[in-house]
Amino acid sequence: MASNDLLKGMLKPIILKLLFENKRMYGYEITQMVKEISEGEIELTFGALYPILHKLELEGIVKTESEIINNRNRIYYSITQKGNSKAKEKIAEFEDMLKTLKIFFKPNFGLKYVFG
Amino acid sequence: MASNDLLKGMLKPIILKLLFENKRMYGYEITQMVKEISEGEIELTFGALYPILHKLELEGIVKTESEIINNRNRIYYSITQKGNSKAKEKIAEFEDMLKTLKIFFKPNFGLKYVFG
DNA sequence: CAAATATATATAAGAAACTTATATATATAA
DNA sequence: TTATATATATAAGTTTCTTATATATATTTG
Repeated sequence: MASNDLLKGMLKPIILKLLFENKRMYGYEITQMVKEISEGEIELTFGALYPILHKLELEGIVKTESEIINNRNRIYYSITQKGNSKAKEKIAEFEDMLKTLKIFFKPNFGLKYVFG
Repeated sequence: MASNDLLKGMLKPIILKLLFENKRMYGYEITQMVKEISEGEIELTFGALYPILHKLELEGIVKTESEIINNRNRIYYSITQKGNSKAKEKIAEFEDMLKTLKIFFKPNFGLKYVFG
Protein backbone atom coordinates (compact mmCIF):
# COMPACT_ATOMS: atom_id res chain seq x y z
CA MET A 1 0.00 0.00 0.00
CA ALA A 2 1.17 3.51 -0.77
CA SER A 3 2.17 5.52 2.25
CA ASN A 4 -1.09 7.24 2.93
CA ASP A 5 0.31 10.73 3.41
CA LEU A 6 0.14 10.92 -0.35
CA LEU A 7 -3.60 10.77 0.02
CA LYS A 8 -4.30 13.90 1.98
CA GLY A 9 -7.14 15.82 0.41
CA MET A 10 -8.00 13.05 -2.02
CA LEU A 11 -10.26 10.93 0.15
CA LYS A 12 -13.26 13.24 0.07
CA PRO A 13 -13.28 13.55 -3.74
CA ILE A 14 -12.92 9.77 -4.05
CA ILE A 15 -15.85 9.17 -1.72
CA LEU A 16 -18.00 11.70 -3.54
CA LYS A 17 -17.12 10.14 -6.88
CA LEU A 18 -18.04 6.67 -5.64
CA LEU A 19 -21.37 7.87 -4.27
CA PHE A 20 -22.00 9.76 -7.48
CA GLU A 21 -21.41 6.72 -9.67
CA ASN A 22 -23.02 4.11 -7.43
CA LYS A 23 -25.98 6.12 -6.19
CA ARG A 24 -26.22 4.38 -2.80
CA MET A 25 -23.47 2.88 -0.66
CA TYR A 26 -22.74 2.11 2.97
CA GLY A 27 -19.50 2.90 4.75
CA TYR A 28 -17.96 -0.51 4.90
CA GLU A 29 -18.83 -1.05 1.24
CA ILE A 30 -16.99 2.16 0.33
CA THR A 31 -13.81 1.02 2.08
CA GLN A 32 -13.96 -2.34 0.31
CA MET A 33 -14.57 -0.81 -3.10
CA VAL A 34 -11.70 1.63 -2.65
CA LYS A 35 -9.40 -1.25 -1.79
CA GLU A 36 -10.62 -3.34 -4.71
CA ILE A 37 -10.47 -0.62 -7.37
CA SER A 38 -7.06 0.60 -6.22
CA GLU A 39 -5.82 -2.98 -6.04
CA GLY A 40 -4.84 -2.49 -2.42
CA GLU A 41 -2.98 0.75 -3.09
CA ILE A 42 -5.39 2.89 -1.11
CA GLU A 43 -6.69 1.87 2.27
CA LEU A 44 -9.51 4.09 3.36
CA THR A 45 -9.61 3.69 7.14
CA PHE A 46 -12.79 3.98 9.18
CA GLY A 47 -11.25 6.79 11.19
CA ALA A 48 -10.96 8.78 7.99
CA LEU A 49 -14.18 7.63 6.33
CA TYR A 50 -16.86 8.18 8.93
CA PRO A 51 -15.93 11.74 9.88
CA ILE A 52 -15.99 12.62 6.18
CA LEU A 53 -19.41 11.02 5.69
CA HIS A 54 -20.80 12.71 8.80
CA LYS A 55 -19.52 16.06 7.63
CA LEU A 56 -21.00 15.60 4.18
CA GLU A 57 -24.31 14.79 5.83
CA LEU A 58 -24.14 17.90 8.01
CA GLU A 59 -23.48 19.94 4.87
CA GLY A 60 -26.58 18.43 3.29
CA ILE A 61 -24.60 16.92 0.42
CA VAL A 62 -25.46 13.33 1.36
CA LYS A 63 -28.39 11.78 3.17
CA THR A 64 -28.67 8.49 5.08
CA GLU A 65 -31.06 5.56 5.19
CA SER A 66 -30.68 3.05 7.98
CA GLU A 67 -31.54 -0.58 7.37
CA ILE A 68 -31.19 -3.81 9.31
CA ILE A 69 -29.45 -6.38 7.12
CA ASN A 70 -28.52 -9.81 8.54
CA ASN A 71 -29.41 -8.56 11.98
CA ARG A 72 -26.79 -5.82 11.66
CA ASN A 73 -27.36 -2.12 11.20
CA ARG A 74 -26.33 -0.72 7.87
CA ILE A 75 -26.34 2.97 6.96
CA TYR A 76 -26.69 3.81 3.32
CA TYR A 77 -25.40 7.10 2.00
CA SER A 78 -26.55 8.83 -1.17
CA ILE A 79 -26.10 12.26 -2.67
CA THR A 80 -29.06 14.56 -2.10
CA GLN A 81 -30.86 16.39 -4.87
CA LYS A 82 -29.71 19.63 -3.27
CA GLY A 83 -26.12 18.37 -2.98
CA ASN A 84 -25.88 17.02 -6.50
CA SER A 85 -24.45 20.12 -8.17
CA LYS A 86 -22.09 20.70 -5.27
CA ALA A 87 -20.83 17.13 -5.51
CA LYS A 88 -20.38 17.45 -9.27
CA GLU A 89 -18.49 20.68 -8.74
CA LYS A 90 -16.13 19.16 -6.19
CA ILE A 91 -15.48 16.16 -8.38
CA ALA A 92 -14.76 18.37 -11.40
CA GLU A 93 -12.45 20.53 -9.31
CA PHE A 94 -10.46 17.49 -8.30
CA GLU A 95 -10.31 16.20 -11.86
CA ASP A 96 -8.89 19.58 -12.90
CA MET A 97 -6.29 19.24 -10.20
CA LEU A 98 -5.34 15.79 -11.49
CA LYS A 99 -4.87 17.25 -14.98
CA THR A 100 -2.63 19.95 -13.54
CA LEU A 101 -0.59 17.37 -11.64
CA LYS A 102 -0.18 15.38 -14.81
CA ILE A 103 1.72 18.30 -16.33
CA PHE A 104 4.30 18.11 -13.56
CA PHE A 105 4.71 14.38 -13.74
CA LYS A 106 4.62 13.66 -17.43
CA PRO A 107 7.86 12.10 -18.66
CA ASN A 108 10.67 14.61 -19.08
CA PHE A 109 8.31 17.53 -18.67
CA GLY A 110 11.24 19.58 -17.44
CA LEU A 111 12.90 19.96 -20.82
CA LYS A 112 10.63 22.65 -22.16
CA TYR A 113 11.09 24.71 -19.02
CA VAL A 114 14.80 24.21 -18.66
CA PHE A 115 15.42 25.39 -22.20
CA GLY A 116 12.37 27.64 -22.53
CA MET B 1 -6.80 28.96 -7.95
CA ALA B 2 -7.96 25.58 -6.71
CA SER B 3 -8.79 25.45 -3.05
CA ASN B 4 -5.50 24.25 -1.75
CA ASP B 5 -6.81 21.55 0.55
CA LEU B 6 -6.82 19.43 -2.57
CA LEU B 7 -3.06 19.70 -2.48
CA LYS B 8 -2.27 17.98 0.77
CA GLY B 9 0.50 15.49 0.31
CA MET B 10 1.25 16.59 -3.22
CA LEU B 11 3.58 19.49 -2.55
CA LYS B 12 6.60 17.44 -1.53
CA PRO B 13 6.46 15.21 -4.64
CA ILE B 14 6.06 18.28 -6.85
CA ILE B 15 9.08 19.95 -5.27
CA LEU B 16 11.18 16.80 -5.62
CA LYS B 17 10.14 16.41 -9.24
CA LEU B 18 11.09 20.01 -10.03
CA LEU B 19 14.48 19.63 -8.36
CA PHE B 20 14.99 16.36 -10.15
CA GLU B 21 14.28 17.84 -13.57
CA ASN B 22 15.95 21.19 -13.08
CA LYS B 23 19.01 20.06 -11.11
CA ARG B 24 19.37 23.29 -9.11
CA MET B 25 16.70 25.73 -7.96
CA TYR B 26 16.15 28.30 -5.22
CA GLY B 27 12.99 28.58 -3.16
CA TYR B 28 11.45 31.62 -4.74
CA GLU B 29 12.14 30.17 -8.17
CA ILE B 30 10.28 26.99 -7.22
CA THR B 31 7.17 28.92 -6.18
CA GLN B 32 7.21 30.87 -9.43
CA MET B 33 7.68 27.80 -11.58
CA VAL B 34 4.86 25.98 -9.82
CA LYS B 35 2.58 28.94 -10.46
CA GLU B 36 3.66 29.18 -14.10
CA ILE B 37 3.42 25.50 -14.95
CA SER B 38 0.07 25.10 -13.22
CA GLU B 39 -1.21 28.29 -14.85
CA GLY B 40 -2.01 29.77 -11.49
CA GLU B 41 -3.88 26.67 -10.28
CA ILE B 42 -1.36 25.83 -7.58
CA GLU B 43 0.09 28.43 -5.30
CA LEU B 44 2.96 27.04 -3.33
CA THR B 45 3.23 29.34 -0.32
CA PHE B 46 6.50 30.09 1.45
CA GLY B 47 5.09 28.76 4.69
CA ALA B 48 4.65 25.40 3.00
CA LEU B 49 7.78 25.47 0.86
CA TYR B 50 10.57 26.30 3.25
CA PRO B 51 9.69 23.77 5.95
CA ILE B 52 9.60 21.09 3.25
CA LEU B 53 12.98 22.14 1.85
CA HIS B 54 14.53 22.30 5.33
CA LYS B 55 13.21 18.84 6.13
CA LEU B 56 14.54 17.41 2.86
CA GLU B 57 17.90 18.92 3.72
CA LEU B 58 17.86 17.38 7.18
CA GLU B 59 17.07 14.02 5.60
CA GLY B 60 20.08 14.45 3.34
CA ILE B 61 17.99 14.29 0.20
CA VAL B 62 18.86 17.81 -0.88
CA LYS B 63 21.86 20.04 -0.28
CA THR B 64 22.20 23.82 -0.37
CA GLU B 65 24.57 26.34 -1.90
CA SER B 66 24.31 29.95 -0.79
CA GLU B 67 25.12 32.72 -3.25
CA ILE B 68 24.85 36.49 -3.23
CA ILE B 69 23.00 37.59 -6.36
CA ASN B 70 22.14 41.29 -6.88
CA ASN B 71 23.17 41.97 -3.32
CA ARG B 72 20.53 39.49 -2.07
CA ASN B 73 21.10 36.09 -0.57
CA ARG B 74 19.92 33.18 -2.65
CA ILE B 75 19.92 29.56 -1.51
CA TYR B 76 20.12 26.94 -4.20
CA TYR B 77 18.78 23.47 -3.57
CA SER B 78 19.79 20.34 -5.42
CA ILE B 79 19.31 16.64 -4.92
CA THR B 80 22.31 14.93 -3.35
CA GLN B 81 23.99 11.90 -4.84
CA LYS B 82 22.95 9.98 -1.75
CA GLY B 83 19.36 11.26 -2.01
CA ASN B 84 18.97 10.58 -5.72
CA SER B 85 17.49 7.10 -5.47
CA LYS B 86 15.25 8.15 -2.60
CA ALA B 87 13.95 11.09 -4.61
CA LYS B 88 13.35 8.88 -7.63
CA GLU B 89 11.50 6.43 -5.43
CA LYS B 90 9.23 9.09 -3.93
CA ILE B 91 8.48 10.54 -7.34
CA ALA B 92 7.66 7.09 -8.74
CA GLU B 93 5.46 6.37 -5.75
CA PHE B 94 3.48 9.51 -6.39
CA GLU B 95 3.19 8.77 -10.10
CA ASP B 96 1.76 5.38 -9.20
CA MET B 97 -0.75 7.10 -6.96
CA LEU B 98 -1.77 9.39 -9.81
CA LYS B 99 -2.35 6.35 -12.01
CA THR B 100 -4.51 4.80 -9.29
CA LEU B 101 -6.49 8.00 -8.93
CA LYS B 102 -7.05 8.07 -12.66
CA ILE B 103 -8.99 4.81 -12.35
CA PHE B 104 -11.43 6.42 -9.96
CA PHE B 105 -11.92 9.53 -12.02
CA LYS B 106 -11.99 8.24 -15.54
CA PRO B 107 -15.33 8.94 -17.24
CA ASN B 108 -18.11 6.59 -16.17
CA PHE B 109 -15.67 4.27 -14.43
CA GLY B 110 -18.51 3.17 -12.18
CA LEU B 111 -20.30 1.09 -14.80
CA LYS B 112 -18.03 -1.89 -14.68
CA TYR B 113 -18.33 -2.07 -10.91
CA VAL B 114 -22.06 -1.44 -10.69
CA PHE B 115 -22.76 -4.22 -13.13
CA GLY B 116 -19.65 -6.31 -12.46
C1' DC C 1 11.18 60.84 -4.81
C1' DA C 2 7.89 58.16 -2.55
C1' DA C 3 5.10 54.24 -2.68
C1' DA C 4 4.11 49.96 -4.41
C1' DT C 5 5.61 45.80 -6.16
C1' DA C 6 8.98 42.17 -6.92
C1' DT C 7 12.65 39.47 -5.10
C1' DA C 8 14.37 36.49 -1.29
C1' DT C 9 14.27 33.64 3.07
C1' DA C 10 12.30 32.39 7.58
C1' DT C 11 9.26 30.99 11.40
C1' DA C 12 5.22 30.71 14.51
C1' DA C 13 0.23 30.04 15.42
C1' DG C 14 -3.64 27.83 14.07
C1' DA C 15 -6.67 24.78 11.18
C1' DA C 16 -7.60 20.71 8.61
C1' DA C 17 -7.02 16.02 7.35
C1' DC C 18 -5.23 12.17 8.38
C1' DT C 19 -3.49 7.70 11.42
C1' DT C 20 -3.82 4.86 15.23
C1' DA C 21 -6.18 3.12 18.95
C1' DT C 22 -10.21 1.86 21.08
C1' DA C 23 -15.12 0.55 21.64
C1' DT C 24 -19.22 -2.09 20.52
C1' DA C 25 -21.77 -5.90 18.30
C1' DT C 26 -23.14 -9.79 15.15
C1' DA C 27 -22.06 -13.48 11.53
C1' DT C 28 -19.28 -16.79 9.52
C1' DA C 29 -15.33 -19.69 8.68
C1' DA C 30 -11.55 -22.51 10.41
C1' DT D 1 -13.83 -21.72 20.14
C1' DT D 2 -11.04 -18.74 18.03
C1' DA D 3 -10.16 -15.87 14.32
C1' DT D 4 -11.86 -13.30 10.71
C1' DA D 5 -15.36 -10.63 8.36
C1' DT D 6 -19.02 -7.38 8.72
C1' DA D 7 -20.64 -2.85 10.50
C1' DT D 8 -20.41 1.85 12.72
C1' DA D 9 -18.28 5.24 15.85
C1' DT D 10 -15.13 8.43 18.27
C1' DA D 11 -11.02 10.28 20.62
C1' DA D 12 -6.03 11.30 20.87
C1' DG D 13 -2.21 12.47 18.43
C1' DT D 14 0.56 13.67 14.19
C1' DT D 15 1.44 15.73 9.89
C1' DT D 16 0.70 19.08 6.59
C1' DC D 17 -0.92 22.84 5.21
C1' DT D 18 -2.65 28.20 5.61
C1' DT D 19 -2.23 32.64 7.40
C1' DA D 20 0.31 36.00 9.60
C1' DT D 21 4.42 38.13 10.62
C1' DA D 22 9.37 39.47 10.20
C1' DT D 23 13.40 41.10 7.71
C1' DA D 24 15.82 43.15 3.76
C1' DT D 25 17.03 44.79 -0.99
C1' DA D 26 15.77 46.01 -5.99
C1' DT D 27 12.88 47.82 -9.31
C1' DT D 28 8.97 49.91 -11.21
C1' DT D 29 5.30 53.34 -11.15
C1' DG D 30 2.91 57.54 -10.09
